Amino acid sequence: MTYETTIAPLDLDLTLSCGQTFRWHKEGDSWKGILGRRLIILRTRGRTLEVRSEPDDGDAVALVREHVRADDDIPRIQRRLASDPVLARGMRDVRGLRIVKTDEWECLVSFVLATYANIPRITRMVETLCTMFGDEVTEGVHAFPDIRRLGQASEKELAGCGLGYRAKYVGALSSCLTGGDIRRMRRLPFEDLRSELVGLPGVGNKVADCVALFGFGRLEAFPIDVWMARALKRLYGVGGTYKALHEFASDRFGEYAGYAQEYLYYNERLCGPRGECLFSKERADAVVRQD
DNA sequence: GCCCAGGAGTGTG
DNA sequence: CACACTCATGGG
Repeated sequence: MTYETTIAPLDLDLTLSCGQTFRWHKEGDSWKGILGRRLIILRTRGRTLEVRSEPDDGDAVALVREHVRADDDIPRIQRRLASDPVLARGMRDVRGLRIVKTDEWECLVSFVLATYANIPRITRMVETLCTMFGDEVTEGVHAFPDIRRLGQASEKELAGCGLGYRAKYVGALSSCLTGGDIRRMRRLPFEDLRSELVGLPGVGNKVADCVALFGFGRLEAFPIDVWMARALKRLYGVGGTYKALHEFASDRFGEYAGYAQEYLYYNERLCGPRGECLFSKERADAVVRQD
């Protein structure tokens, strides 16, 4: 059964391949990923989004709409961010890039694994965890293991997944958190959520902001990794500590800082560290520096 | 072989 | 609070 829905603007390539989430891959013109306990297959045909699910599930469309934040008012968000002259130049080219809403636990573990690793390796580590510990939802496809299941894994088993020094963090997280903790954290104000996340093993400022943004859906979060730090220096001439850069971004981008971050991150991955394009390659010579 | 990765923890000044 | 060092490892 193929279900249809409309989410606009939406660019699956931009949204699912830029390091927000690590379990989607493209096969031909379709994107395959796992949401909850379903294999989801997506394909864009004109303005309609085709959704298939294995096993077949009438709620698949709802899962997908939540995952790509279908209710976000992109024109409104872009109008707000267009008050920044740097972003304003090319935002039209990334209208279809949406912030993703992922499962909080999967997001937390994924970004703890993401510390000091590149995206291909993160993808591999996450996939290994799922294969080793996650329930099979359809042939050859495994769900992300829940807290309880991962908590049953021994240190040796985790270390055997090629996680390196991150294995002990995953083990510690699995044993110090419960599903109840996650549900409680959903209701916390942003700063409280952030400080509680920072207190978790393997979670510093950057991971906390990623989990707040992609897991808990807090659009005011602004994660700063090495790419973002480079982008902020290159495009705005600002540097310094995480705290200083974070304050700069919060003042400048406000309640939609997360979208600003994703636009800038995408641009940096595409064009940096020496490139200048903002945002399509054709505009490589059109950047206005702000210093 | 070399460089770097969507960093965090710990110790020190 | 700000820096220096360490942590394991694979992908490009």
